[in-house]
Amino acid sequence: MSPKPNVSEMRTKQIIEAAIAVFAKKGFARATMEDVANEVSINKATIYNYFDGKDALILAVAGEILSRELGDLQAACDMPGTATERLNAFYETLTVKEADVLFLMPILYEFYALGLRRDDVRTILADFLSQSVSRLEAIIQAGVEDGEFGPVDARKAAQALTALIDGIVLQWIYTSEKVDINVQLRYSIQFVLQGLVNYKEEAA
Amino acid sequence: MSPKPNVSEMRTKQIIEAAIAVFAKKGFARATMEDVANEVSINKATIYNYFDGKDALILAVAGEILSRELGDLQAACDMPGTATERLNAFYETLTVKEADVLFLMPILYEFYALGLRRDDVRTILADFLSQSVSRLEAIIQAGVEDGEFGPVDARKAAQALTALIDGIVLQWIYTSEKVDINVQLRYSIQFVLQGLVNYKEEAA
Amino acid sequence: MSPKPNVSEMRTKQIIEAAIAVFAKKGFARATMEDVANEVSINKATIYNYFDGKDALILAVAGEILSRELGDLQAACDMPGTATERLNAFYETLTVKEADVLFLMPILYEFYALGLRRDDVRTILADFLSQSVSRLEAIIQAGVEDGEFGPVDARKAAQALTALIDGIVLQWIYTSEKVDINVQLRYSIQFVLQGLVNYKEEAA
Amino acid sequence: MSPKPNVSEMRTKQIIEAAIAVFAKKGFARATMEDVANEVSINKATIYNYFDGKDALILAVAGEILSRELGDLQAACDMPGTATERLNAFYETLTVKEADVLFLMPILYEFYALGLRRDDVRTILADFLSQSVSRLEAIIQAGVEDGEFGPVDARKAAQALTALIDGIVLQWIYTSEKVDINVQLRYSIQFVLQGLVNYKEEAA
DNA sequence: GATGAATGAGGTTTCATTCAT
DNA sequence: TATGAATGAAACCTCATTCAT
Repeated sequence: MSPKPNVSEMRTKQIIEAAIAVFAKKGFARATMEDVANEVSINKATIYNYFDGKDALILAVAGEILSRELGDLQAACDMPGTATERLNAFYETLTVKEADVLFLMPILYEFYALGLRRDDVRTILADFLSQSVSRLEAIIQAGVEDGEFGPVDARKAAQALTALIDGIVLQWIYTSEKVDINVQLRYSIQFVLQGLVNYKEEAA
Repeated sequence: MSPKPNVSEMRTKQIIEAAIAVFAKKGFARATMEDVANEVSINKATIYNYFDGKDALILAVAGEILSRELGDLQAACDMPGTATERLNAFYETLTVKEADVLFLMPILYEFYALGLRRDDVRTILADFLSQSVSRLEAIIQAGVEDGEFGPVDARKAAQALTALIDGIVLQWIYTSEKVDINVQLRYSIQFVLQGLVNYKEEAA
Repeated sequence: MSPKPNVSEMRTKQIIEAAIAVFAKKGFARATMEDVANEVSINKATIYNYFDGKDALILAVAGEILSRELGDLQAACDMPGTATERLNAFYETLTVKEADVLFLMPILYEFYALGLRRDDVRTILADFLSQSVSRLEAIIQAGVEDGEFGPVDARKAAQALTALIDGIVLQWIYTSEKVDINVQLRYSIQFVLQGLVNYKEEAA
Repeated sequence: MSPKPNVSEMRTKQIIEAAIAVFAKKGFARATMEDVANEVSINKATIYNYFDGKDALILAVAGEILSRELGDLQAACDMPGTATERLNAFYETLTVKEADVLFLMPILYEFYALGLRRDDVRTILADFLSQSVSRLEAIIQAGVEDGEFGPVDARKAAQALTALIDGIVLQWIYTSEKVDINVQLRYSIQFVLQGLVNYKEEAA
């Protein structure tokens, strides 16, 4: 792929890490290759030994960030406990890692914008979103099978839950009323969980 | 505001319209002032008679787009009918104007990213989000007062609903499974509406 | 074509002139756009208002130089007098404009090399060479018809004469024995002219 | 010379060979040391064990190519037979090795251009041209002494012949009328040979 | 002798912005 | 108000070259 073979993996990771920091702070367009290089204390040109160019670096950053996010979700999946407990565990990681999440949001939204113009970015994002839903779906499905939830369509419910969380994060970031993210998130999700539990075939 | 006084308003609007088209297609960074000028068939330099520069133009575009979106929501608010009917009416405008929404999403996400770095953009976005919630809150509050919904916290419910819609739009854009946005949207919102109706003080 | 419309022709010519000087001195590769700009005392970026890039500039220079050379040849064609006189007139311009010719040779040879790799350059060169031959052919043909020369194949003879001149210029430039170009040129061409005059169907 | 002593000669030759291929294809400026290295499947840095740098490599390539060309000419000189036969033999090698000649022309013309700017290249080229003429001169002189040719100035005639061949090759490469090089070459040279034979003190 | 890695020094090109007309 | 022309400031990227191993 983008990182060339035969080249130190450590350096590759350093560069990606630096790029994340720089991109988050300045945005893709204003961040320069030199900014990134300075962050690692290497020469600008060295980056080109590891990535084909700025676009490739951006793509690598996208891959890294999204796989991290997925990792958090996967961790929640892998926990023991009831479906409800596992869902709660997941959104709690969000609030616990509040600083990290906030830090990455500018990049994430740029990816969302960029993905609508670059196919390579779009692919990686579509895959990420799809997998996010699948993770939640697995948990919900387990809850349905255990009788913990009503007989909901697990995939649709997972999509709704994913959407809800994404939307809440956006509000959280932009809301001036310094709402406690924890409270709002808990409230909203309970709302849906309650729907899951009480579900009685009413929805389309 | 940004547009200077005493200057043809029509020209100002033309430029904003052109900028929307160009920004949507190329993104803020890659779109050039010349691109915008060409779209209006005027000279690049002329734009500077109407806007202080690219940043000001971007801000003006943000204002325009967001006020349009709010307009749609306001229209739903102003409709006659029950709360449920009005909520349904709103999300149906989304699906009806599908093409427009899709077209503007790249810009919108860039705004979300940009707002985290530019205070003027942030202000306008925060205001937009806050007002979006308020519009929905008004409807929900009416529903609560009419006994159509349970005794929910109307603001929190509105926030949840707003978040849900934003999140679904994201999925819609990126999901490869060519889910019918209509179906998914309807399903998810029913989910919440059902929660509103059956609400019984359980949530935090 | 390359020079954009609506833009001062004088400036375009200035730039080409400057480019000729710079390219001749440094070669295409080592000459920078900034060198050219400095020669005209304008900003580097301004060149891009007149030419699409370095390649386009090189092509424009090729066109300019070759059309000048053709002009010299055409002038000889248009002279009054016998075929022999006109041929003599032509090669005398070479020696008269010795300094100019020497000055342009580095560029010309780079064109010959470049034309083997770039189709646009090749086209312009092939056309130039073909027209050079045609000009001489016209003179020779006139000489044949006037009985001044024997019944030679005018085109082939013109090709031979063109080749001879090109080759002599090369020797002239590189020969260390500071041969008088005038003498050598005269000798060689007389050699061919004599062949033209005495021609008796012997060649293949 | 350029290649450092005490170093595998085979490697040196490999590199020169690779450089010829790469330079011919891309030109001196666009060809990179890495291109050359890749062609030999060695590391870029290794080349610096054999040559002082790119300029030295170019010079070595010049030496190699020119000495090959001279070799062809020398072979014709060394043949048995009359002067005319030997001259014919020489130009026939040109047509026989058509592919090779065509392949090397881009390099050769770049040398001609480069030699006007670099003294080391100029020296090697001047020497080559001078020796080329000398080889032909020897043949012609023999022809004169044998009474095969008229009492021409052998050196001047050799210069004319050399020039003619160089010029024809140029036409050959660039001419769009897909002239058979063989025919044109034969015609032109016969033209001169005929002049040699019939020579009667008429030229300057 | 060979190479993976790094870099310094540009070079081309782009563009927001200015300004005289 | 409109614009043709110009420009300063970068940004991306390339590459010959060096050096420790």
